[in-house]
Amino acid sequence: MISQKAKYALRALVALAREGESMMIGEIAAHEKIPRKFLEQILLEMKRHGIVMSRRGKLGGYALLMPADQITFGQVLRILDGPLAPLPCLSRIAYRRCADCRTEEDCEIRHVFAAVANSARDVLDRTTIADAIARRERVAVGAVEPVS
Amino acid sequence: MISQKAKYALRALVALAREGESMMIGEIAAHEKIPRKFLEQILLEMKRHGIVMSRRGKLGGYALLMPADQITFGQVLRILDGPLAPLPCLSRIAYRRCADCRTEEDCEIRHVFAAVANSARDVLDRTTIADAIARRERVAVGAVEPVS
DNA sequence: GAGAAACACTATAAACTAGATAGAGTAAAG
DNA sequence: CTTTACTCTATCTAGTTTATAGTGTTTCTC
Repeated sequence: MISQKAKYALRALVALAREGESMMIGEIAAHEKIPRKFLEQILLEMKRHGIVMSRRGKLGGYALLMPADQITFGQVLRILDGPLAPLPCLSRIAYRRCADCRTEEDCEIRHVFAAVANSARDVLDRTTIADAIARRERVAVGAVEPVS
Repeated sequence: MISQKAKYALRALVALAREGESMMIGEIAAHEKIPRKFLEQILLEMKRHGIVMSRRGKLGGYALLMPADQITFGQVLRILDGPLAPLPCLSRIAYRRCADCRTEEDCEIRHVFAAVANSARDVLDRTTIADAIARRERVAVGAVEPVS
């Protein structure tokens, strides 16, 4: 399960991308039904990572700093929820050996989850905010086709 | 990230499948470096779900009740970690509408994560304990091929 | 430059969850 | 009838998630 935080962030980014111009936190919060003060923290974090920019004072607000077709879901999730990988020993951004794992290469569990992690990354690192807005059906061109 | 609990469960099942016959909790715990009392709870839960069986008293222990090639990773994860789906509104076993979501069909976030969920399920519901033991490389025949 | 509007920052809180640990209870073997 | 090993329930602790509160700082307008 992804966190509320990440979900809020993605929704806020979609809103900003849709709007095309600067929006005040209050506007976004109201429109997307996000607790306002919580959204402040989230947007601040996104700002620190160069995804959005802000302007203070009257006429202030937030706007995308990166173009919507360059902000991937993976990027946002990694910022707010940490590694995408289902096991620490499979994470690219925060690798940690499993304390109790004998040998990593022989770990049966690891091999299976590596496949899961790869296919998740395949979707999340290709799909951008712009994609999410533009296409309702086909997500992440060339990526895995949903099965059942 | 999957929970320790699920990881322990999968490792224990692999151990049982490898062994082929009944094993005592203490054996499994020692061999797989799993806290013994914690493993008790896990195996008990697996027993309630008909995956393993147990025998008490001297000569007691646990053994697989289902054949190893019929126990899927998805099944185990759902028992111990709950839904595989990254959003409640995408879960098959525990669907819940997102409280703050306007219309489900138009939710941009949902569409993206549906693709992720499907590809994860595609691997996890096809890969069995037997698969994990047998093949180190090719996981879940016919499933998604790892990309990068 | 005063005042108001809006973001910036830090601290705190409430609720929940993960990961274990403890201990009394029950069944089976010999 | 004692030992061994699983069964069950309760509890604990630390950490995380999801906020909320309040003060500070920037900028616009008049």
